[in-house]
Amino acid sequence: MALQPAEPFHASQIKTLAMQIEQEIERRILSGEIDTGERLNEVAIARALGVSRGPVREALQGLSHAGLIRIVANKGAIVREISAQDAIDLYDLRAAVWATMAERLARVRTSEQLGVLKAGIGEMEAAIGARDLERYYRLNLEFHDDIVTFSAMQRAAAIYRGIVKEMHLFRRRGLLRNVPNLEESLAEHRAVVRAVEDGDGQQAFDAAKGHVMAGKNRFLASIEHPEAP
Amino acid sequence: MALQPAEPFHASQIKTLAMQIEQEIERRILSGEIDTGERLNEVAIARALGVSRGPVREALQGLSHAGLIRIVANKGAIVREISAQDAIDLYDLRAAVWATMAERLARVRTSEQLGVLKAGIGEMEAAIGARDLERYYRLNLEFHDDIVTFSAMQRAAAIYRGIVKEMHLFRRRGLLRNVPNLEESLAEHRAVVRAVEDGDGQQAFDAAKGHVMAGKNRFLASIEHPEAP
DNA sequence: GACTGTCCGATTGTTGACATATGGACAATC
DNA sequence: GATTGTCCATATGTCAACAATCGGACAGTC
Repeated sequence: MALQPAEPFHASQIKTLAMQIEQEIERRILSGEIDTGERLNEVAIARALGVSRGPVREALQGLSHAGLIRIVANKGAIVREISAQDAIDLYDLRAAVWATMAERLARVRTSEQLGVLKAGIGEMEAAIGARDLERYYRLNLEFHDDIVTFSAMQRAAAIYRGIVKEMHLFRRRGLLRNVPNLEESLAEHRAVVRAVEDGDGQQAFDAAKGHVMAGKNRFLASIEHPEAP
Repeated sequence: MALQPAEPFHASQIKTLAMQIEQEIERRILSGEIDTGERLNEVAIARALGVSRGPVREALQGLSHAGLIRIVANKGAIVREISAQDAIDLYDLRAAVWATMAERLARVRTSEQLGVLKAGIGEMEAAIGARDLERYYRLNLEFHDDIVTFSAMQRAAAIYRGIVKEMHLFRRRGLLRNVPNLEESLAEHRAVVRAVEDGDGQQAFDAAKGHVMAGKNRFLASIEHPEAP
C-alpha cells in the first residue's frame, strides 16, 4: 500500500489499440494534417498504421460520436465540414454548458479550488503584463478547464471538451484563432471567479455565459470582417 | 421526381446491423429487460441475436458513447449505474441545453412552428381536462421534442436526447416517473411558448430553464420522501 | 443525344479464428 | 492460516478472409 505513483493508475486508463488509433487520427484532424472534407479510407489507414481494419473501424466510430467525422453506411467516413452556423450553435451550446458548471462550482467549491482559480488569474495578469499572448492563450485554456474539472460534473465535462474539439474544425479554417481583447477577457474571468468565491450560483452562471458569448461576438465580428486588424 | 414518400428517405438512414443491434440493446436497457449493473457478454449477445461479435462490439461502443453502458478495456461492459448525484447533474445539464434551444427558437421561429407549439398547449389543456395522465405525459414529451427539433441546433439536439435517455437509467429505479402537478407544468409550458411568440430569447431561456428546474425540484422531493403520495 | 441497364473495381459490412488479458481456484510456502 | 505463485477457463482484443454494396464506365436503346 506504500506505492503512490505520481499519476494514479486506474484500469480504465489502459489503452487499447483502437483508442490509440482514435487519438492519432484525432490529432491529425485537429492539427490539420488531415483536411476538412477529406475521405478516410479504412484499409489505407490500417496499412499506414500497420494494423487491421477492426481497430480502425472502432476508432472511426469513436470519432463519429465525437462529431469530428461523419460516417454514412456503405459509403465511408469524411472529416466533417463545419459551417458558420454550426460554429454559432456550438458557441451557444458551450456557453450554456460551461455556465452550468460554473454555477455548480459556485455552490460546491472548496477553498483550495478557489485558490487555484485565483492563482490562475494572477498568472494571466502577469502574462498580459509581459505581452505574452502565447502564454495567456494557454492559461486561458487551463482556467476554463479548471472550472470544468472542479465542478465535478462528469457528463457535462465530457460534452464540453467534445464541443471544444469540434469547434477546432472551424477554427482551423484560418479565420481564427482570433486575438481577444486581453484586458476584457481577464475582466470577465475575474467576474466568474468573484461569483464563485461569493457562492453566487446565478451570478456565476451569468458571468460564465457572458464570457463565452463575448467570445462568440468576437468570432462573429471576425467572420464579418475577415481581414480586420 | 414525383415520388414523395411520407417519411423522406435519406441515405444516412440506412440501417447497418450494428445500428439495429444497438437499438435493440438500448431498448432492452431502457425497458428494464436488462438491469442496471448487469454485465453484457459479447458472445452471449451475438449468439442470442444470431450475429457475429463484430457488430455487437460496434453497438456496445455506441451505447458507451451514449452513456448507457460503461466499457473497461479487457474486462467488458456493464449497464451504468446512475447515482442520485448523477441524476441531479443531468437535470442541470438538460435544463441548460433545452433552455439554449428555446432561446434560439425564440429568435428564429416561424409562424408554422409557433402554431404547432400552441396546438400542443391546447391538447395538453384537453388532456388535463380529461384527467388523462398518460396522454399528457406523451404530449409533454412531444412538446419538449418539438422545441428541440424546431431550434434546428443539431448537436444540441443529439446531446439533449442523449441526456434524456441517460436519465431513464435512474427513472427506472422505481422512484419515478414522478407525477407532476399538471396545471403547474402547463403554466410553465405556456410561459415558454409566450416568450417564443414574443421573440424574447432571454425570457425563453429563463422560462425553459425554470421549467426543467421545477421538474428537478419535484425529483429531489421524491428522493427525500420516496413514499409520499 | 439523353436515358436505361449491366458490368466491374473499389470500399465497406460481416464473419470466424487466433492472440492476449483477466480473475478465480488451487497448491506451495512461510 | 494468510500470502504468494501458478494454472486454466472465460472473455475481450485483433486479425485476415468473405460477402454485400456503391459508384462510375460502358454499351445498348429509343
